[in-house]
Amino acid sequence: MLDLKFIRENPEIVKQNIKNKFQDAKLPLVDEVIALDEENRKAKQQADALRANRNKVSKTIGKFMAQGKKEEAEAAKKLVTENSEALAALEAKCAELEEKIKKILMTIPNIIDPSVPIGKDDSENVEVQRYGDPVVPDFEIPYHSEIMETFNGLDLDSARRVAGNGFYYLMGDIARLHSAVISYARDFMIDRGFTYCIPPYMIRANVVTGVMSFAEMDAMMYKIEGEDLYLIGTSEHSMIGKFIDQILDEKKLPYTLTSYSPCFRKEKGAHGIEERGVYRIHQFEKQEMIVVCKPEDSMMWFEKLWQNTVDLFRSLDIPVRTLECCSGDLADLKVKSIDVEAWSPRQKKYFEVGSCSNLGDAQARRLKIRVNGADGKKYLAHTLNNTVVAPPRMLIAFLENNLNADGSVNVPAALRPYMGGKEKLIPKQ
RNA sequence: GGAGAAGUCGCCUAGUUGGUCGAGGGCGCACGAUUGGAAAUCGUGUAACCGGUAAAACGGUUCGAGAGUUCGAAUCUCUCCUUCUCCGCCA
Repeated sequence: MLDLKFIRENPEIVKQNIKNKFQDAKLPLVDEVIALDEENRKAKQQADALRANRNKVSKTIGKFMAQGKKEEAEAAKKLVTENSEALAALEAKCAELEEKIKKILMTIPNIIDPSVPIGKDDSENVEVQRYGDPVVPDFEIPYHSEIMETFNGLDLDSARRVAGNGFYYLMGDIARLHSAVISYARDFMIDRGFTYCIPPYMIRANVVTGVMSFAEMDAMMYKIEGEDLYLIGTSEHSMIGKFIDQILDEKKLPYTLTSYSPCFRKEKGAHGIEERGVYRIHQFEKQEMIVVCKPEDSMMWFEKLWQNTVDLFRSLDIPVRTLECCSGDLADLKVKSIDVEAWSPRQKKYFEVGSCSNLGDAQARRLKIRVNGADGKKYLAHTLNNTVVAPPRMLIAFLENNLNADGSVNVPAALRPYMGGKEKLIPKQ
């Protein structure tokens, strides 16, 4: 969501940005919203003048009443009543215009960072750097669900009976591995100075619309029947929502938080729950990191954030690469985004395990997250978020990269304290 | 879930027979005076948002949120949210 004033003053920048994102259908919205704003401001001025008049006359009524001058008071009352219809009409007009303006503002994409590569869709995302050798072993790597099954670690059949497609039971060593990864990731981030946080797993509609676009909301969020509550799709939602309607003290910035939560997603849309196994599912768990900072610091934090994920995966002997999201693939709220992808020796390609985003002031504007500056001026904060680790998808990368020819799985040193000291997991079948 | 009480400008608080209350006092904070410096003291200032302006002036909106009654609402009515107390239920 952009500042209306910014659009008014820089319509060409906004239009070029829309073109850069290959959303040309939205181009007319820019002039449309500027015209609506013009009209709204005029109507508002008229309404304000009428209100000013009403307030003035009302005050004289008070005085007349106090002095016992009933007739004068009655005459003044009539004066006010005459204007009330015109005022009501203007108020209705303003409300309608503002509704339209807001709808358009929610649709116009955020201005992307100049460094974002221009491209139509995810096929034009740009690899930035690889970390670790993408090794292909000389034995065949089974599909991840099959690896899990050799440990009696996955029960999709029961999950389908109980909750349907897109859910899972993790069992035994695999379930323990899942918890270990989350715990390790939590401590990893705490060691890097982040504050650990467990947030609400359900949030209200006004927070939902503050942190994501309508399109995302429809495709992702589960609503609780009969309540104004949605299951979070990621703890980012409740973590950024934590700051709703707050004026933050500049001295306390930045807020660097790492949060754990289960995540619930409808995954409605192109892909659906097509993939076998636990790659794309309705429920998973995630260790997340978020930052709320001064605008001038957000790019510095962006670089630090994705680096954390790379470091974590490297500490678990998983090769990764960073992939920069091109303009067309970037969600409307985002200024810049980088995916961290893990190497899959089975598929011989990288796949997404994390996503780091700089939202600029877009979420802050929607949620009214402001900062009280040293000079007493208030400004909008910048918000960022990034995945630390999100199992069970992450376990796919873990199992494939740490699998031995005999079917056992190495436990990297960093993870052993969380796995009862085990160096290796031995298959049951 | 039931019964009661309450939500005012960063914090505490005054204000509930509707008008001179966008709102008094205290604390805090900022600036100034005093001081060798500090404390103390005294003085001044101190909400947000929108419109407007070169900047002001000025106008509007906001006393938890929303709706209503009224010429006019912090004050009256309704709905919701939050907090506290008691009861019920429950990890």
